[in-house]
Amino acid sequence: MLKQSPTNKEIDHILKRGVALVEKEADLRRLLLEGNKGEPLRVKLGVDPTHYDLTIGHAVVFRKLRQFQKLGHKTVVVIGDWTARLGDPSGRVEARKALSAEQVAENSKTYLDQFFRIVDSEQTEVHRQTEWFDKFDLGDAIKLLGYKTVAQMLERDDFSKRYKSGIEISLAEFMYPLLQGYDSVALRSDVELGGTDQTFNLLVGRDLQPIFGQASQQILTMNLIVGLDGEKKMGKSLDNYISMTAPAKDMFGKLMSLPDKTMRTYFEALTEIDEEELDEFDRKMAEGTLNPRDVKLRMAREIVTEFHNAEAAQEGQEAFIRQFSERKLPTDIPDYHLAASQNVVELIVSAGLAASNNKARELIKQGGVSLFARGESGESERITDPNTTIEVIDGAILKVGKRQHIRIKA
RNA sequence: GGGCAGUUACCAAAGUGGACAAAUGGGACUGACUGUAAAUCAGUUGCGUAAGCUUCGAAGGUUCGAAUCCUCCACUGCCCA
Repeated sequence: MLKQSPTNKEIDHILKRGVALVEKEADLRRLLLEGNKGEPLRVKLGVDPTHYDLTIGHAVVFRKLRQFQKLGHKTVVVIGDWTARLGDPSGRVEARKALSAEQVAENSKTYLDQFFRIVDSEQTEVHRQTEWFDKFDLGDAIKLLGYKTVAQMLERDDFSKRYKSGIEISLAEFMYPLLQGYDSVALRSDVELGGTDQTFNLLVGRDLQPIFGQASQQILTMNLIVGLDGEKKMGKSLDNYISMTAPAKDMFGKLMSLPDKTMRTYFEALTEIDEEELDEFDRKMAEGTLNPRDVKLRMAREIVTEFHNAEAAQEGQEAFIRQFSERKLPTDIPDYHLAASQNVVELIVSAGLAASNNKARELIKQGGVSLFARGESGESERITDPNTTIEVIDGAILKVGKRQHIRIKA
């Protein structure tokens, strides 16, 4: 049900918060006020069925969809089961294998399970590209290609970069934006969301719709959050991500390890804290009356609350302070059953704390391994000799590196 | 279709017959410092306790000896048509 007359504040929130670009803001503002002839807007999101472990970066866009839903608009999800076959547009060399229908079904399910943690499934339609593209023939495909020129395709940032630096671009990849654009036609999309990396693809949808007699969709792109390195886009391939389903404690720790400069974007993308308050944080940090650490603790708490709940966030914070501020042992050390006394190096490797004997020895040499013979209450002893034998002492804790621990069990 | 260039460790990139498990930079890891960080400093980064073993796109070959030379194959880029 379309919400009657949303406030300017609500609309601004949708149009501004965490947003990189709105194509034709005035038009979108009008749509948000009036709907599409009084009907809820169809807000589209394309989904790639090859991912299953979603990151909190994906959630940035999901949260924006949720904001639309709160005004009564409809979410329209397209599972990209056709484009997934075309090869990765992010610059990987290998073309992807076609996924079987079963794989698509399975991947989509795990995707949607995570998606619906944030987005309301009641207000969501789910479609697959194969619904319309299975009916496509060569003529349709070529016709689609005819709507764009090579020069236009090369406007896309990653294409032009790759072209200039001599990295291959498969022709099939040119289909990608076109198919994705055609999805908007097939779904009669009013608005499409995506990350800034999707800008070009979303614009293609905008261009195609009038050709098929539809009004152009509005597009809204979100600032993507950077990954744990603080520089690059969060993503699985860079291994700098926080999983949406990460345990609260883990999520908290990772959030705290983010560089200070990323805080504002994270606040804007993943929390509902007012801009005014965020401005005040910035001001006070600049004048030195507020410790950035405390702001980051707040940030981590807010975000963990979004994905879990306030209680889990609080526990995450306590565990974090305990382990890293106070440098005490963590509370949830996994048990490791030790049948007989064993050499440290072997123990470290068989417990999976190092990849090889060499690596384990290296850690020992570097002073990264200590033993708490009496558990957390006792003193720790740094192990410096790789020939040390670890006795079976029930409850003893072995610390390997900064954050790996095992508790020895008889 | 023709010509030229290239393929080296997680990534980038040197190496062009022996001193190469392979320079350098990034990343990662460990320690110190710290706010949890950033910055900085020190160290490590194929496997093996070691002797040694397996690596430089693939396979063969030349050589006492090959990342380096030859043959062939695969892949990529550029130029010409």
